[in-house]
Amino acid sequence: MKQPAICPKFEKAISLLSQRWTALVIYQLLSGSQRFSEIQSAIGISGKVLSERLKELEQQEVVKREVIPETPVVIEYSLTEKGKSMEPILRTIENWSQQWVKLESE
Amino acid sequence: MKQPAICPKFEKAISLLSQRWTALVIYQLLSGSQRFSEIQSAIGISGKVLSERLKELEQQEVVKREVIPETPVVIEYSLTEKGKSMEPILRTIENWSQQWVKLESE
DNA sequence: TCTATAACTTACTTTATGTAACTTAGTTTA
DNA sequence: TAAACTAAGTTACATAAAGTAAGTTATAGA
Repeated sequence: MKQPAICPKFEKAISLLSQRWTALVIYQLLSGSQRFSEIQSAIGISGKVLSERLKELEQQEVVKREVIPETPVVIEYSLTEKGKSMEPILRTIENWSQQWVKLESE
Repeated sequence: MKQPAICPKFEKAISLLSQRWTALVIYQLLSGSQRFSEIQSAIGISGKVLSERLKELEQQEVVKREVIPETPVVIEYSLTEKGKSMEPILRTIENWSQQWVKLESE
């Protein structure tokens, strides 16, 4: 009765994407590089968790961080190639949601 | 500086999929209807959380529950049409993971 | 010197998840 | 007939993750 184990690469992808906020952060960055505070207000995430997520995403090489020496200093976050390659995932979810998700208000 | 709000249907889809275990449960059911204990051992989720997730997924009409009066009674879970329509999402993640995810062991 | 700003960080509270033992109902087994 | 077994949960308790709001750091302008 042993079942084939779930592919570890798939599992790793799922565990990344199914952390709260991660998918929304990536989705948000699909529209171009943005600053910490922009991402924060766009998706309504707390500074604490956004900071954690961005570090993890940097470490996974999904997001890159760039310091811009303005005044006060500004930090720009953008997607790497790996990050951009996730666009089809987000678009597939987007399409599905338009077809299948019902809101309370409907 | 107001940004366009994120589409509420998309947000709802994301909040469903980014709950821990939800995507894996759906993925598991893509290979056919299964019993509580099969899902549990296949993906390594605790009975408590699996029970919570299955209730939510039933409520969202993604999963359906069927009582089979064997002995002892068996409960079969399977995907509804809405659930099956999520297959492209999982396959897109699966494909991406094969191309981009690196494991520790590599 | 005082105030302002962006990007965090910290301390503390609330919520979610994990673990393991327990429940229920019908069924064998001793 | 009573003890034991099974599937599918549920409960109580412990740990981890997320939310909130105040605080920190560095630079600069009033």
